[in-house]
Amino acid sequence: MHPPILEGNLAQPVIRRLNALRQLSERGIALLQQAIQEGLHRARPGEDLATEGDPVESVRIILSGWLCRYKTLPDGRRQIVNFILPGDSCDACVYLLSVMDHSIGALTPVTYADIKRPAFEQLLAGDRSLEEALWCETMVNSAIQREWTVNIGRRVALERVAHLLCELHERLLPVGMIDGDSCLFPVTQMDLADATGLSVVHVNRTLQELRGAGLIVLRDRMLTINDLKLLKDTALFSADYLHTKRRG
Amino acid sequence: MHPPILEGNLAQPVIRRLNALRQLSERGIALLQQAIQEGLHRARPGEDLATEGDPVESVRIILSGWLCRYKTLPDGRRQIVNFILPGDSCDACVYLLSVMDHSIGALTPVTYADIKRPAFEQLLAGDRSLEEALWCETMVNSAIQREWTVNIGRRVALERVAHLLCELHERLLPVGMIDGDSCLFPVTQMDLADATGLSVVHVNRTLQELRGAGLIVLRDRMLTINDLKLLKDTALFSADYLHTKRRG
DNA sequence: TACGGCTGTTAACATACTTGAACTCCTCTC
DNA sequence: GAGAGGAGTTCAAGTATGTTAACAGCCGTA
Repeated sequence: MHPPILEGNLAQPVIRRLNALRQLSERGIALLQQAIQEGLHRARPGEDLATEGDPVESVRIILSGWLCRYKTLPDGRRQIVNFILPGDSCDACVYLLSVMDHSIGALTPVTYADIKRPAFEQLLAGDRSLEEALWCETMVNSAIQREWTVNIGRRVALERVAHLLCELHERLLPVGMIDGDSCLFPVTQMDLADATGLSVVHVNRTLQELRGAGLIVLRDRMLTINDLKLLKDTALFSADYLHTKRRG
Repeated sequence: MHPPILEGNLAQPVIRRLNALRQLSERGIALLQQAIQEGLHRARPGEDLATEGDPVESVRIILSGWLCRYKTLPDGRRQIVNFILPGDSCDACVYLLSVMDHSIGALTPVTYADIKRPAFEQLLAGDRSLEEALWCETMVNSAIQREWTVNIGRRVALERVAHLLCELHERLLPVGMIDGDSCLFPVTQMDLADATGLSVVHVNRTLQELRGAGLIVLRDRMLTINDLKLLKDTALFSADYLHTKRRG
């Protein structure tokens, strides 16, 4: 079935992600790595890791790949409410709510650690810095969600798409997934539409406009940001809401 | 200045709110009441309890009055990202993020308890049920924020406004602020516009439509829902995301 | 009692965005 | 190697929503 999972530095993105929020202790890192080794899983593109209505029994930590949280209306309209990137957790504590109120779908092949509730609680109890970092991540997710509300509610299409690109860029940075000014970008225009509350056609137009202005190149699942400063300006983007300790 | 604050059943809405998420223990309720007594404050309509960029040092629990969280863009566009109702807390744990990424403004006169970080941590440590209930509330807030993203991103104006009314109704219910099928509704059409991502004029048109269909009466800060079932249908509303234990 | 400011209402007009459809280019599969 | 399906692109036409403006009612205040 699946090829064996290489164990090398699988936990690297998670550690980098959490370290950007709270300095992890040696002990915390060790505990985290151990918990991850014990619950490795994979998912394929298009597969749902969780579906609205499912009971919640475990926490998932994403080691590689992209996912999205989404909800659908009865008539099929879909809204992506967030992207989940390598190093992110699927709600450190969502199990406090016994049932999923949204679905989680894989956009690419995904490697993740599935940690059952008791093991996760032990993990939190085992190291203070780890506990704080994970709560912190949950809080940042709320902040991101608020910013999405602003983005969709009050920005016009061009600003809106630009803002999303800026956010993803900023989130990929600390986990080391930006190479120069480029990164893998496995998001279809339809996904972009569902994430920005626009139609596919209009997302296409908007991307053309960003390309035409020389701000970005987006081709073959590869995004290059030619002028980050200008892109942030057109997006009215400020990274404050990501609460990430600045590098350097 | 302010009239003295009557201490009678001030904590009542908070207790009811938290009880709807997790059954509070006797001890938890006692601790909560004590903490609230010790930090009573008031705010006036239009006043900001917190401003984007402020350091976060305490948790606030709302005893009476309505508030909203909002963010503004550099050019003045404003988006309300959530309403805060009696019994709600202002982010039990937002202090994990040292700086506010949004503002909190009072829509009406407000009574609240301001609990400093050390006192709050003691409170959480003092009772397990209380701790869980407060975390739970934080998680529900995230869920609400996700639903707002869907609402603004994928529902048309009529559905969108109807959905907001349904949510507020549903949230006011467990704290005992619905009288028959009516409630106080101290939200201007401009606030509604900023909450739904619409213009004031279009909110007005939409309200007329809801009135015309006989679904609601909204006059003099008083909202009456004539046909809740139909309102929910037109809003495509399902209360699942509020994760509230159902009465009866 | 007059005034200014806030809120709600309505109208006319402008436009950003949606819808539906057609076409291309891929890639996958049989 | 033909066919099907997913993704991107473009066009034309339609509409939901925004903008600007004017006015009315209400309230507090000078």
